[in-house]
Amino acid sequence: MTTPDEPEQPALLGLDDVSAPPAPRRRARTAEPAGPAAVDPVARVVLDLAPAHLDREFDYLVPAPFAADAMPGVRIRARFGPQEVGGYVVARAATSDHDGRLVALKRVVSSDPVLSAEVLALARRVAERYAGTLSDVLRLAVPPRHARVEAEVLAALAETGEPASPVPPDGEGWPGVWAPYRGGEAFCRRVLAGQAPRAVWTPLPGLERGLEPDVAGSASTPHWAAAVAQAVRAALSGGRRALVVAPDARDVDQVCAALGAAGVVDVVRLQADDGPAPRYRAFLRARHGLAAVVVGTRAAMFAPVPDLGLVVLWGDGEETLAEPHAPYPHARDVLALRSELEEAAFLLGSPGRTVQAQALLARRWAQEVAAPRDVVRARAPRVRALTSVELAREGAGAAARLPSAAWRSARDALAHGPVLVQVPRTGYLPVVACARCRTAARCTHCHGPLGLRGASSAPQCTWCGRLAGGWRCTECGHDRVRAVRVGSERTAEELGRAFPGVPVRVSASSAPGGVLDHVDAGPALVVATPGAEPVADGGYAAALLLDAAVATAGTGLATATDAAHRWLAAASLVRAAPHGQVLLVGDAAPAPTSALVRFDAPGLAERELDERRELDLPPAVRVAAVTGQVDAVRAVVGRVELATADALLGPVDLPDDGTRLEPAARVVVRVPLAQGTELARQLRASMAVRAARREGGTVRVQLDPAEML
DNA sequence: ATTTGTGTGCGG
DNA sequence: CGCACACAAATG
Repeated sequence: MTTPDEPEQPALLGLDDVSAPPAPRRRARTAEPAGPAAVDPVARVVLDLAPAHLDREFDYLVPAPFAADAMPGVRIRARFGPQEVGGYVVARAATSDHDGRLVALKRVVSSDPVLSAEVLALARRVAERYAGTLSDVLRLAVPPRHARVEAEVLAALAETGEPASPVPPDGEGWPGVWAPYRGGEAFCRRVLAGQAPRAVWTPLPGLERGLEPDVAGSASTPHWAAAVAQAVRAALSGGRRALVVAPDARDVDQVCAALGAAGVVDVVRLQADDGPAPRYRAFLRARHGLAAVVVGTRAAMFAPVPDLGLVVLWGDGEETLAEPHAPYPHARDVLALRSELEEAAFLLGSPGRTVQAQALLARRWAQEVAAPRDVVRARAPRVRALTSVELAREGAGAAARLPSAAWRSARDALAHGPVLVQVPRTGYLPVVACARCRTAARCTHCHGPLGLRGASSAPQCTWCGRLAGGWRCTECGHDRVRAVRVGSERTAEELGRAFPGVPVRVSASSAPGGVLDHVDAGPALVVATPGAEPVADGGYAAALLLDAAVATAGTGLATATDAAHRWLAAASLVRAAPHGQVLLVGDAAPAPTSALVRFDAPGLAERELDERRELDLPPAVRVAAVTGQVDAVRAVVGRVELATADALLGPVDLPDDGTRLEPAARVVVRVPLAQGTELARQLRASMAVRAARREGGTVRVQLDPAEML
């Protein structure tokens, strides 16, 4: 142990070679020969290193010129063996436990402490939970530095000074919007009082009116967004800040609009999609408390928000809330951990309900906030499921994609307003098959699936993009194709023919006009893919949910709740009964169908969670998937004590997805929930051994992987 | 990419 | 047995 207070310290610390000229008086950020700092000459740092066994703190010496800048949270660069790597100071200390000589920090990148103590603690917990490394999580949590933006924000900060607390908004508060919910007002009151209540909330369908009658478009504020805004107000009025995470930019827009309508102006939008400079600007503004509310997409889950009083997760069940980069954390888990660590209130809301959200209720971690049945019924549209049984009396037309009963409902509704048509897939005819024998049409070059881009275009490979002119079926030699999936653009074309004279709008990421966020109250057919449904002024007169069988055809565990989520999200944009009507067209699985018809996502989630318990499936158990080359996977799993014979599933060979070079296998380890933390710890340790020994191949560890849930 | 530690081979 | 060189491991 070194003791830098003693006189011969520089020599002991190994600085004898760099301690020649006196330290410059000005604050310096680049290394210049100097002695160590007089006070706390040791900087404890975390470095951006990939190998798992290097996932720990290292001590460096703080040269005197860096003494003031090398504070916890700042970015540094340091020599690590041969290379110079980036990292963060996490603490300053008088002494080090390290036996050897300490190397001096190379550089303090910026004196701005971008990594707050709270985010560091959160990142550590997330790394533990997901058997990942701290540096992987920090890469997700702290966006890349943008020097120009940093200068700009710090200059603004120097002028105004760091705000002590957020500005509480003026005007009316939350009671109106939250009054219909059991526990809704109580939740807001506790948020206001500085407590940390936790709620899983099922929003009422529909739009909020009369918030600010003079503001254009206020009749198209979704109720859920208005409710989120009021919960945020409660936090601000209580002197704390709030963080809202939503699945996509449109939802972020809607939250921001609702916040504006509620008089909350001090808002920062944080979206990785906005690009490096705006993202870093938003990040720094959040970090310095320059906004009362941070609203963003997935990347915002780690946003540093001082005095955090409320975290909101909107749209649980949307796949974009699962981080696709290692260690693959889900926003739901991250925000739940965050609310515990920072003693902030937690509000999860979604038109559907995931079994994971249901599990939060089941273990009494969160309280349910929902409206009584009669209130739901009064606000919900009338929902009918048009299955082939119900349509049997129509005879031959029953199997049609748009049965005449649906056509009649749409025609009647068009007299009163816009009609939403939800189709499960984007594009024109994403996948085609032989018209005679139904064999999937595949590319002759790479065997990728063929699709159609337009009415007159030749089939094209969706992988390599080659055109398959003169295609012939490999099985039967037939030369015609048929659609096996029908996309939004084809639907729009069909509808245009079915309803002459009615404008058809298409909202989908693949559509020429992209995703629309808003349509007016006039009659129109609005064809949209799930998640891309525009809000209609005053609500839709009707919604047709097409190809229902496709939506529930998947084999994934979440197929039923996902389908219910998509349908309920669309149905929530429709006027209340008797003016609004929703038709589910196609033979879908009964459970999600009934969840839609009864407007009861919680009931479906409850039953699904029961089933998962019976079958020992997540979230009733904790699973880890270890993927990679068979030998490497075996080695990693072999060092995990909890991976006993009956906890192990696999290895299973993974089908070649066309992107991997090596054939891969997957092992799943399944343990009781109570052992989840220990499983993650052992996997992490095994991966560290793997890294230290330089075992070959690549191995990926995922806890509760998205595709299994 | 350097440094430090360990192993091996060869000469004494 | 001791030294020099080679290779591997750690890397503050």
